[in-house]
Amino acid sequence: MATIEDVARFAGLSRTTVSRVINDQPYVSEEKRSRVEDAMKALGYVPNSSARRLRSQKTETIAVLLPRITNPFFNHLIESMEMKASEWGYQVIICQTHDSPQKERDYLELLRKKQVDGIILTSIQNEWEVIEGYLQSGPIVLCNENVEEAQVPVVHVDQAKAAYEATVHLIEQGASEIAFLHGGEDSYVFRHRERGFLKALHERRLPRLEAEVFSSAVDVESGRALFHQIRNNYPSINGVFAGSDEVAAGFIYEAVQAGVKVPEEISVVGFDNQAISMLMKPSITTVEQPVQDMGERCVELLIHQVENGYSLKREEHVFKHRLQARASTTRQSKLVTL
Amino acid sequence: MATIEDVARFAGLSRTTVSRVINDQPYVSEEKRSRVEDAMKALGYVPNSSARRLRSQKTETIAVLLPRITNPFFNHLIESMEMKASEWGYQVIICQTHDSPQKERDYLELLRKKQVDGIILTSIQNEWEVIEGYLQSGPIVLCNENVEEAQVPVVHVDQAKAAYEATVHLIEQGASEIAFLHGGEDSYVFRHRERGFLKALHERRLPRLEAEVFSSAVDVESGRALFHQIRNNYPSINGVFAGSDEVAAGFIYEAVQAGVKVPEEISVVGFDNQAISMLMKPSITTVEQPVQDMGERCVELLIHQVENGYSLKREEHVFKHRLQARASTTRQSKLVTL
DNA sequence: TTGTACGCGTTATCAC
DNA sequence: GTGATAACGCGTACAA
Repeated sequence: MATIEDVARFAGLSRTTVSRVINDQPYVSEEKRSRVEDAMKALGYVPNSSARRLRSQKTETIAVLLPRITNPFFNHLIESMEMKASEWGYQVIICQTHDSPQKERDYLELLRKKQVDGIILTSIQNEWEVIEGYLQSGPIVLCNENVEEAQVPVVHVDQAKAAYEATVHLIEQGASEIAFLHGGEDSYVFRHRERGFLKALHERRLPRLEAEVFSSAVDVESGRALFHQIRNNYPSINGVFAGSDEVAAGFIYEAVQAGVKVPEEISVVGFDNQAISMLMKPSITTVEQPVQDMGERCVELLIHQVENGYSLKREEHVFKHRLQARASTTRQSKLVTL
Repeated sequence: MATIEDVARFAGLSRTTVSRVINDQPYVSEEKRSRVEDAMKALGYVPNSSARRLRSQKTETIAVLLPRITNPFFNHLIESMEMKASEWGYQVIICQTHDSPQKERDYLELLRKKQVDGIILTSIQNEWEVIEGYLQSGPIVLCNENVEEAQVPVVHVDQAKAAYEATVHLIEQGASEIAFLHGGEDSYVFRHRERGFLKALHERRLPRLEAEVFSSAVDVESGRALFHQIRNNYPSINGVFAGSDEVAAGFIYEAVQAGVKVPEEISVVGFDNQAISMLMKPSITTVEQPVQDMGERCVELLIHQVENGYSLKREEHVFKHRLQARASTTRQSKLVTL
């Protein structure tokens, strides 16, 4: 591969001049400029990214940590992040943790190794203390997960409020005993949603049963399994607040299969307003988040910090969610389909 | 940030010795080794990735080009690729082309800039000639798209055979006029599937109508739109071979909505065996590809070339697909649900 | 307007 | 066993 040195020799000029042309800086005569350009073309010269990185101490690359890319919420997030990053000339490295604290730490190391300029965290597997340590190596933006003590930009919807509204909606549609399905106790999303869920129960004077909270609800399969678990062990449950549309879809699938009527016998709310929630029969009531806007904002915030420096201060960006009522909860079937 | 120089000074040794410890090479006495390790710990030293890259001329990073990450087929592919790459200590840069030839070329430039060691192409927007040029900068593996003249490893299922089988299945289930929905004429996947589709029509002595081929079928929305287009303009069509489960799902959703019976009045086959195909009512007959195996194989092939050198020779890796019959085609409703 | 010379942080080659 | 020293390819004070 041709180096800047080769180009300089070929053009009969110095490396400096070539460098000036590459980064189109002033103080190069038109004549030499085109001589350099010809030389570059002739040799098929392309600046070496590694050398540039070393020299500039910047990588123009960011890493996005997430549990798994197959989850629609996360891949929609990534789609918009990649597009926004690309606008700014940044690359995106995708880091699946599969819920492993170790993998999360491994990927955070990218920041210390200076392999990326910054990191977007969309899920958190380690104590915040641990993550905080990496902040001295570069900026971090929190997306979706809202850690109260985090001194960084935080982008999310009001999960507690969303869960509260979803639960109230279930109650208003006639549910009296409601199950709360979620992915895992150590997630901040869970903590906030649980707060809203319990607030709704409390306000409406519904009893809180320990049995009502079910974890490891992450995908269609777990949704299916949870239907049977609930039906067999807690037959009186007649409402379900699922952590995602996939879980809700799996749950409803098995309900229909078993001849249990949704929403008449059990009503279900999902989360994220993914395609599946509209396509299912019955269609699924769900909470919509402005995923695209959130993804773009995260990237903008991160790149801003990369390019203009960052300080350890909290900065909340709360986006608006919206409850989309559909057939899985609306017992009187007067419903305009979206 | 501490550099290797700092560590050396702190330990009272030379850079060389420190470097030896880092890359655990022999010829370092135990005593100095631990002195170095202590120094590294004390200073919180981490080797700088950019410097390593420049020195070693390797990045341990690969790029995966795809249309959009929100398409389930591609995000499942990426999931397995990322995991396999991670096993080998490689990072994955995600590159969405959104079907733009320009973006594709921009991302291929990563190879010339030496920002990645190799590239996996899962869709192709430029002439092969163009892409071929990048092969002198690093290895490329083709996934899903099978370009006959490509002198690189190629990983795919037999799309022609799959389309043939799907079409024959539609015919055997009673369809006599079949629409073929696809994403775009310039895709190699399309060319192969069309070949299989036409072969089936020909063998079964069905007429081929120009009107039967519909493009721009890429997602749920286009599936919905195509239902109306077909229903209004080609009411005699009673079978549909859709390019993906999302398209099939959108199509079926509108059919059910309009009171058109699936499969009695029109039968539908999807592609990829995504979750949605099982969840829909009726469930969707589809073609399953071993996505995970294919993704892993691609990464292995690419990394092998990165580490052991590559030559411009074709190498086919054909994976087995499988037709999964479900309710959207099976007119006699004797069907074991999966 | 152009060129010289140094340094970014590592690793490999050689001499000791 | 250990340590100078020279690359890797680039950008940029500084000098001219």
